[in-house]
Amino acid sequence: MPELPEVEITRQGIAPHLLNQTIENIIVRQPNLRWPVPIDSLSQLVGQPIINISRRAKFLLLQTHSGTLLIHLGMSGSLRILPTSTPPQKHDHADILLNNGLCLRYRDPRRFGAILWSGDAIENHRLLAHLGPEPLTRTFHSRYLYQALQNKSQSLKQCLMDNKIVVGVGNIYANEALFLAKLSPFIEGRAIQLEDCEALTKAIKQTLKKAIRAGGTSLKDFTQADGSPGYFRHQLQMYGRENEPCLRCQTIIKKVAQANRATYYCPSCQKP
DNA sequence: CTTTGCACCTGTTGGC
DNA sequence: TGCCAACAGGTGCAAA
Repeated sequence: MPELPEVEITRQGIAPHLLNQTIENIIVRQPNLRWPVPIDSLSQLVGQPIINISRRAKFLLLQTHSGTLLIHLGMSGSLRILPTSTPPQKHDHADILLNNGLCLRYRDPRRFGAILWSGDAIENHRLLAHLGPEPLTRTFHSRYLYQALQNKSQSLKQCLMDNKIVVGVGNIYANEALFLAKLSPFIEGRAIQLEDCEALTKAIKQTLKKAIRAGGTSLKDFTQADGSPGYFRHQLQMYGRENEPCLRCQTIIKKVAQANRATYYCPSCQKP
């Protein structure tokens, strides 16, 4: 579910309610997420103020003086800010209670997400240490991408979804960005030209920024921190539009499976 | 080292 | 109406 825009929207939504608030308690109802929630480690958070709320790739990072809480939303996760008294519902697996009467509530029906703890420098955490650049920074540019794709035999779409090449681009936005850049999802990474990388980096940045501006894409599970949906779903050009006309040339959009993920493309605009 | 395909889990949808 | 297979926004990991 949540790709970079949805995680960033979540970060922006929760940050004002968390910043400089003290954690009063942590309640874990279901510790079996992707990895076991380290309940013992989390107890040291109690009494600690949250001093920063940031994002790396699709991880949300809540920083305290003694370490950092990592939260990943997996496929179906969402976070909400609620009054502490709000009764939990099914799949509400954890609460972080704050001294302002609010709680940060983690919901994740499929439980592919994670809540982890790092007591050391966060950039050294095993899940973060080998990630590629953030797509919305200057370090992600056409020459970088061109170089990163040089000996890749994988398809271009798979390369875009490879965390070591660039983070945050999931299935929806990979489809959208490739269409915007008029590139085939099926060509090998190493077959790409520098000028294609120029178009592609621009397309990725533009797509992600637009999605953030719209509050993310809500298909099923995702909601913003106040419970409202994101509206980028209405701006999707390709994703979910099998057998509908391409918005650029009216050719019928095709859907195929690529590495067990749905790929939507225009056979005319995105020729190999 | 790179690439591939699976596993993890629940809920929804569509065809019969 | 009911049942069952297919599919869904991610990604680490074992195996090839």
